[in-house]
Amino acid sequence: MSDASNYPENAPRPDSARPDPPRYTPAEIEPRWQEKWAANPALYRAEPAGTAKPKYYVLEMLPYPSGQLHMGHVRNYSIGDALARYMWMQGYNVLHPMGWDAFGLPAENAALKNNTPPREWTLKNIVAMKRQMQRLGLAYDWANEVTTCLPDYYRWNQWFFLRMYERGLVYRKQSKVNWCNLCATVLANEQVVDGCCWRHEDTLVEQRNLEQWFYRITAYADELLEGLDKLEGWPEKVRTMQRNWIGRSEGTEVDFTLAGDASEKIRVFTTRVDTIFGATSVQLAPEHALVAKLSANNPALKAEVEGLLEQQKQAREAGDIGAIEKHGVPTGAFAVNPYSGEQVPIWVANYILADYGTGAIMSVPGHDERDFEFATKYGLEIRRVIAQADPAAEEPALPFCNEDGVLVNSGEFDGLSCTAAEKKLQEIAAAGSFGEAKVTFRLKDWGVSRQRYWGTPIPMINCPVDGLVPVPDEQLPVLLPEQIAITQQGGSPLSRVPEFLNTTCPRCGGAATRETDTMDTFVDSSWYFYRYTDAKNDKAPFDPAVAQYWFPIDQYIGGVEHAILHLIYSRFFTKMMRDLGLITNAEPATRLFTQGMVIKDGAKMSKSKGNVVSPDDMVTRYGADSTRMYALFAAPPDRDLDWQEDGVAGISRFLARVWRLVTRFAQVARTAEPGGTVGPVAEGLLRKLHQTIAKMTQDFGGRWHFNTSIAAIMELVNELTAAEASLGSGEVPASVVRELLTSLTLLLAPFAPFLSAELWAELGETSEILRAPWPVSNPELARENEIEIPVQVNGKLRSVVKVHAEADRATIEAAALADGKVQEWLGGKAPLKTIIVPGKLVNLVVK
RNA sequence: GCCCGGAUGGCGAAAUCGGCAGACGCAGCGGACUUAAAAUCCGCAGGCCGCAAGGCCGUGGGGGUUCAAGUCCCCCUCCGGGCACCA
Repeated sequence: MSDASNYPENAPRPDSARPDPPRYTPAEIEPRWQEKWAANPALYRAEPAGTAKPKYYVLEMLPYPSGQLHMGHVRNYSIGDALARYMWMQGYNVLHPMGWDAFGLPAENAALKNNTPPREWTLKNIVAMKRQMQRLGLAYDWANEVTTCLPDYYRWNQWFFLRMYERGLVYRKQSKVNWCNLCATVLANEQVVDGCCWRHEDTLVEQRNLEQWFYRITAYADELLEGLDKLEGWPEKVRTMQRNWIGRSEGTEVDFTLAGDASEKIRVFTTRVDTIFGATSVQLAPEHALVAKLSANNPALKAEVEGLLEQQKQAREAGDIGAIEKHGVPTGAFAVNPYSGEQVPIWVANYILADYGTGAIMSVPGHDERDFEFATKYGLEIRRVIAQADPAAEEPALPFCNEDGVLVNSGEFDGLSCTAAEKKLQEIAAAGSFGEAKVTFRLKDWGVSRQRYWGTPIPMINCPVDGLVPVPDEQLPVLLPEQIAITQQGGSPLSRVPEFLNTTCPRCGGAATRETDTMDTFVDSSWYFYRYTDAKNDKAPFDPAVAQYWFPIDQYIGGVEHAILHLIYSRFFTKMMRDLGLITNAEPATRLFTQGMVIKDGAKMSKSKGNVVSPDDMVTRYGADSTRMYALFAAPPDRDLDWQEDGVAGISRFLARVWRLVTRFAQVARTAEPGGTVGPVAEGLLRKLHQTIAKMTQDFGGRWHFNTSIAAIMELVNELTAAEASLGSGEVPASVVRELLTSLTLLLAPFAPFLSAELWAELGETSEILRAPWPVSNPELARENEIEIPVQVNGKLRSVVKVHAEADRATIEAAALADGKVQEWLGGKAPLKTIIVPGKLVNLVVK
């Protein structure tokens, strides 16, 4: 493991004539501790439930094992590791696990390219990345490592699938799906970004019709939405994104009937049923069932509808449906308004979506922006049916979309408020069986089928006699065959593996075939953090009692890019698992932290831009401690971080100063006798120390602005270095030197684990610093005696006076007025107004 | 279009409750040590004027509140992110 020759900047110079003074050599220190820690994995192991310590579950999002950590990972894990180490030092029973999101397409692509089986490629990458993590000194409990591509994990994906199937939370249907040609598979709605594949930003997603498996996430739509209000430990941004994604909308469904055929109903969804007397047309999505009927004997109409559909499809694929130019065609048919009996024309329009609401709307141009635009374009009637509640007010121009008006031109409903009218119209519709109040969601069920090889096989069997038959639990796991030829052919690769495909029906024993699609890999990451609590369990996904102890996660840390994908699926799984009786918590994590991106030269690091900084390279040159600490120092963790290598060098210099300081006086500290006279220098240093402890403790508990925590340690070290002469001379008693140096080392421990472990031993400590108690700030020692108070004249800083920290107003005022510079600026005049903020400032106002 | 962030020295940033703007670090400049360099240490360092003492200006722009505004209020610009015919 030791590779000192790779650290050129710190390597001893063989050509030196004089012996060099000892130096800080991470190249020597870090591998030594790595080996020590690797030999003692129990160090990072959580204690079982039942310990007297309070529990703390800190979790970082697990990586995809690409083979290389990137700086985003380093930042994410440095934050989590600092927190975990701090909580250990605060006496908590900490669970800090790590694992691998190991299924997924890159393994198949690599297999094609290098002729390496996906499993082999993936496991090799895991070994490499785990080594990188250990090199960084990340304190993970590897005893509960989770690797999602191994059967002992994915069998539980299958087990959950079967439990959900039993409860009607899994179903299969033919549906229009998002298809990425490069992935050669289906994508979930959440995986389509701007009309393109989330993995291939330049590849447009196509719409295809396929038979797919779905998870009924919509069964939890309301709970997923309501739960967000209680997730106060989650960033508001993430909660807003999820709210938008769920897209709950309260409204009314109403049946119009086809003029001339009252049995043909056209159900529309509207959030403004109060405006229904202003409906001057009904608009259908091009794929609406009635459109096919109306155009069956009308080739011209059919062709025009085809055109509209094509426009819609293109706009959707371009991800720019908002910019589509509205087009429509009249069908020639009419619909009957159930409230007024009025007949309005039925149109087909390209801006009506078949998969939202009922795929049909009533068009109210007077009170809806879009309908207004459309009606204006095609000369349809625009009618006012809502007026200002205040009769004296001037009537606003149409379209008037406020909901605080009253109904007009609406027959017997005239004069009702919008809200009252909505309620009444809903009641009438329900009583007449032609409509009802209805809640619609934007959230769709989660399509989990993937036509890929490297994923969890879906545990279903298709029997010519019995139809779809679930694989019985005792036959789990349905193993993924390992020796298969990866080709570029489309379709599910498993369908070309006869040993896998052909099986017997569990019900009738006859010949049958297996489902050959695999599961979306987001299934794997939806519940992995439960498995961490009991990763070796081969009877159940985990022991509910153990999960009960650890859950919910106290702090989850990861990138904001997972705000709606992983984080909504995880919440869904948690609710589903709760309903299975496995857990009692309704949400996976109490607190969520989303760290900013790591950028370089103002741009996201990417191979194509050639601005990628390799963590290994940084560690080789500056050491893991410097790399980690820079990741925390360069910016607050929630903001984007611009990686500047000079900054890493700066941290490295700082750590070298700490190393020199502590090693220089370690002997004094080690042999210190208690007591000694604390003079002004020692008092000053102790004050700074205890102020620093207070600040850091506050930072860990609250804002997590580790950049300022580290700056505070630097200030402390600056003061200690400036007082070096006093540390050695005995002016500062050895007992105080000891307190200063041990506390400094402890404060550094969450950020620079290698150096602090080294210095801890250097100071004669034999315990593990990870379990040493976090220092406690003594307010008596931290208090300032004398402070400087700025004095302003007319709001401008003119002088500074020194007063006792607790000086009262009168004392401060007297000191300010006695100051020579202040007197000059007052010019002999008495202040008209005197503002004194004790401990803060004085402002004297003169004319 | 709507909803969130953000804009502070040459650069990354700090100012946590309206109270000394620029802590801490990077880069830079000057000095010490050295034959020389590296490393290290000491010092300077927002802009403008000034030999200096000192003064004036300064937190994206414009207005306002206040004894006092980076911080609060109103309007605007730019950058980043999310959502967007969702009826």
